[in-house]
Amino acid sequence: MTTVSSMKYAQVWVDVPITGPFDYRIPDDWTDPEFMVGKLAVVPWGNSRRVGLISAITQTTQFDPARVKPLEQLLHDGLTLPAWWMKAVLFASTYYHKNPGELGLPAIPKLLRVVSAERVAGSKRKLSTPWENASERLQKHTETNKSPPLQAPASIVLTVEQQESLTKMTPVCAPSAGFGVQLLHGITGSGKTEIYLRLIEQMLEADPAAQALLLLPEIALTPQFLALLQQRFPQHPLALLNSAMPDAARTAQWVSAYRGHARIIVGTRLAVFTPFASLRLIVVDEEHDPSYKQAEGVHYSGRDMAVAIGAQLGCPVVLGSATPSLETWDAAQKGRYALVSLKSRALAQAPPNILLINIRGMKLQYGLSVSAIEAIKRRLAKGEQSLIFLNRRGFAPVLHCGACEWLSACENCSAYKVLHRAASRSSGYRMVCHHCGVESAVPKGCPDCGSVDLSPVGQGTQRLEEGLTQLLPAARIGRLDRDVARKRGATEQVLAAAHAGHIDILVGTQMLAKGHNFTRLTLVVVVNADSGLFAADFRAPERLFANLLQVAGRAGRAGQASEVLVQTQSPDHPVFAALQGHDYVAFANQQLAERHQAALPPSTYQALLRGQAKTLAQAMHFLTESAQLGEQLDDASQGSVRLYDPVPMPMMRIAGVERAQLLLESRSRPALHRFLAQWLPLLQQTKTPVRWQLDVDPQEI
DNA sequence: AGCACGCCGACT
DNA sequence: GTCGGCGTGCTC
Repeated sequence: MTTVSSMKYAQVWVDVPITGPFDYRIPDDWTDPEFMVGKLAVVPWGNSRRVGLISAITQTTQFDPARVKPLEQLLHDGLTLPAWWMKAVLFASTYYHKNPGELGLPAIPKLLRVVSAERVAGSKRKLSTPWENASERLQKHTETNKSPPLQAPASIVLTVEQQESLTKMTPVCAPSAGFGVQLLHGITGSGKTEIYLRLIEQMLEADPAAQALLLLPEIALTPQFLALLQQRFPQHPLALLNSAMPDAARTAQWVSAYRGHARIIVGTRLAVFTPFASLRLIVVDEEHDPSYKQAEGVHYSGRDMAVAIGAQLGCPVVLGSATPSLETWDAAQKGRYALVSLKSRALAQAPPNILLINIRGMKLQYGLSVSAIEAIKRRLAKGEQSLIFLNRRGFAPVLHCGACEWLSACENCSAYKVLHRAASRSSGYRMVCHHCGVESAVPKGCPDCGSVDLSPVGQGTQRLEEGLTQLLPAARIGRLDRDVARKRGATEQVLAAAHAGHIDILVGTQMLAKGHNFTRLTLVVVVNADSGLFAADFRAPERLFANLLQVAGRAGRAGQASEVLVQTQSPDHPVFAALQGHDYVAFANQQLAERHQAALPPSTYQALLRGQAKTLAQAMHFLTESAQLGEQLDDASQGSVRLYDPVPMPMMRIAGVERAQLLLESRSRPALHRFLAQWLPLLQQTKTPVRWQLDVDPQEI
């Protein structure tokens, strides 16, 4: 038994945006300090207490020893975050320039991080903790699952191409293969999922302790994958991890993954930081999806962290997509990632025919061209389904005054309020801002000139739905967008109706583009493909191509000949030629060449400093000063890191907060990170009313 | 990030 | 006379 005299201090990760480490004295009567690393502990914090993670034991402290407080209590007997996990969090911490506590602690279920009043009061009453609960529940679960129902494995026959791909991937995903990244590039309907399942199956059979992680970009996609896995692997316990789960359930699933009970873990990006007992395979589906890069909180890429964790654990990583991100594609071209391609659809049918409709100067009905309407009518006559894709919810995107050109601007944001049909018939219409949520009545007259000549401009999904009802009174029309989805059970209801064939025409936003396969769907109409075509963001064409191909992929999953109609004012844009040819490779290579020429990612590496304040001037001032501080650092003055001029953000004002940004760029990732490591501490010292945060590898500029 | 302390406007 | 606005400072 070690005595304590030589081990005095514990360094603790705390979920705060302050540079640590935070040192605590280890009470004299505590034994075996070296086993404390990786344990959660209650620590005094200001005049309250928090739960932190012990990351190291030291003999000295940099802090004033007189002000160092003692650890209060160790938590959760039997829970120690493993060393590989701590290293992975530390890597993320240096890569994203955030405190390890900010990255690591949110990955631990909340229930395991609360300071319970009873425990702190030192009550001797034996209360069961969430940790004990989850562990107990797991034991029960294990017992009841001892004899799984025997079910014949699905007898899905692989296509020749699938078999070849699997043969190629299997050795790289073998238990002894170690770290390696493979890109599975497969067109929609080519059967990527079946390859994932086979790889997982092989790994779990080869190693009786192995766990496999399947990452998905969105919560909405997790239930269907979970159902599929349950059906295919009734003998393997599964775990589901996403941010929408109730705390107790998430704790139980997390503990199951930690104990090694769950063999397959399905989750969204936060699942990547789970302390798995024995992770041997990571699959990232739809790896290009922007949802992997967190929009709020700490910005990290679930996909990139999956690769980092694979490297850390020596475990194979499979990235799958029909339209890989250019970063991933570049890595595959250069041989850093192995490329495996599925070029044909598993169900022998031809890919849908993609037709462009030039709507420039064309008279439209509810945003639809005559040929689109005719195509819908033909499907209707044959009893087939159509999907009308419009990425704007509400009735009309803006209200316009014909007399003075007033537009329905939001008072809090640099955006227009959208005209919405209200939920209840009686209340008619409302004006809603999609950015700050503010609602108002529809003005009776123009607020500027008093004219009553106010009219809705443009199409939203509500108006399109109503228009189609007028045009095609016999058609059964369903709508799916965020407004519909808000009502409990409504999404499921619409989808079930569509699957059952009770809907002829489905109108919807991006929500409909992912995951759903409607067997009788033979027509997809993209109402307006142009939004984003000429956006300032250099990634706009990449996203447009991925979105359009994904939407197009909804058609023709049943074998019938099917069609995709894309309405655009710029049919000559190169993105459409590639789209028509279903030619991702040509598109990606052309985009990569452009990016390379323009010195944009993946040829260069970027970071973005965002500032928000009450006024744009404040935000700009902060960024200008920050840039000046940066210019004095070696990497900037020697030209290896470039600082652009601060600019207002594309959405300059949201909810009354004004925002600006400063872009940094370098050809060398190490130089960029060296610069950031010197620069950010300087920014922390500046006293400023501006809220700021750094985004490494920004996806939206 | 929270949370407390600390000085200046509209209310029971 | 108070409740409360958010500016400033601090957390090992």
